[in-house]
Amino acid sequence: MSISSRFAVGIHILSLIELNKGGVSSSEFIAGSVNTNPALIRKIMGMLKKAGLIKVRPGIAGAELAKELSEITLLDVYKAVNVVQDKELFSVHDNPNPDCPVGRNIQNAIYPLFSNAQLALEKSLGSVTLEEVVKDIVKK
Amino acid sequence: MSISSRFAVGIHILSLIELNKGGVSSSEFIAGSVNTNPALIRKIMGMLKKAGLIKVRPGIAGAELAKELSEITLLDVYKAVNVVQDKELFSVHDNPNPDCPVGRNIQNAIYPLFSNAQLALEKSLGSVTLEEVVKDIVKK
DNA sequence: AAGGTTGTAATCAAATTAATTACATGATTT
DNA sequence: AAATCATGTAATTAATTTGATTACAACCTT
Repeated sequence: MSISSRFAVGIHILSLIELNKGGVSSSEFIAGSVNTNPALIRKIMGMLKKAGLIKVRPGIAGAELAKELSEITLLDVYKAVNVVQDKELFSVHDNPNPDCPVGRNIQNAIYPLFSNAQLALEKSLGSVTLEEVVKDIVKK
Repeated sequence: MSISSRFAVGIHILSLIELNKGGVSSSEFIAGSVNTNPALIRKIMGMLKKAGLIKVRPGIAGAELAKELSEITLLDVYKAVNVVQDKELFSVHDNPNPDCPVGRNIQNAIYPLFSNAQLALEKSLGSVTLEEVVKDIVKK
C-alpha cells in the first residue's frame, strides 16, 4: 500500500505558490495545475495553513507562503498533510496470543525496530528543502 | 495510511518457527499464536517460501527455516510479503497539467527524493536480522 | 447588494485489508 | 486402498481509506 498522494500534492501546491508569486494562487488556479478538484486543494491548503506553512484567508483569493522555501523541508509537508499517523507507518496485528512466548512479546520486540525505520525515512525527508525542489523544476 | 500488518505477521511467523524448532509449526499452530486465520498464515507462508526464507511442502505439516535467522533481515521479510511495491511507497497524483511549468515537471522533481527516502527506510530494515528479534523475544 | 473565494461537511465509487469459507492437491496412517 | 490431515489457492465479505464531487455557509471586495 502507498502513502497518500496528499503529500505529493502538498509539495505541488507550495512549489506553485512560489513560482506564481506575481499572480494570484487561488484554489481553482492550483487545482488546474494539479488537475483535480478545488475543494480537495482547499482541504490540503487548510492543513498547510494549520502547520504554519502558508497564509490563506476566507474570502480573499490566493495563498502566500508563510516561510521561505529554504526553511520548509519535505518532512514539514509530510507532517502537515497527515499522510501517516505518528509512529504508525507500519501496522501491527493486534491481540497476538498472550499464552505464547512469541505472541506475548512480539509487539514490544518489533516496535522500536519499526520506529527506527520510520525515523530513517523522516530524516531523509527532513534533509531536503522545497527550495531545492523548485530549483529543479525551474531547471527542467 | 499504514503498511499492511503482513509484514509484522511475517516476522512473527519466522520467529515462531525458530522458537518452536522442537515441535511442528503448522499453519494452525502459528495462527493460534498470531491469533488469526490459518488460511491467512498459509498465504503469507507462501510468500515467505517463494522468497526462499522457509521450506514448506503440500500435505506435510510444519514449516522450517530455509536460512539461519542471522542471515535474514527485516528487509528480506518486508520484500517477501509485498507490502510495498518497488518504488511506490509514496504515491503521486497523476495527470498534472502539462501546460503548467510546475505540473509538467513536478513528478520528475519529486521522484528521486521519494526514492531516496524509501531507500533510507529499507536500509534501516536491512540492518536488523531476525536473530536479534528472537533474542529480544527470549529476553522478555 | 452582488459576485467571487475560502472553509468544511457530506456523499460516492474504487481500492485495499484482514477474516472467513471452501475445496483441490498432496502425504501419512491404519 | 481408504480415511485423515495439511498445504495451496481462490472467492467472498465487511471495514477502512482514498480521491472526486457537490453543496453551502462564512467572508471579503467592489
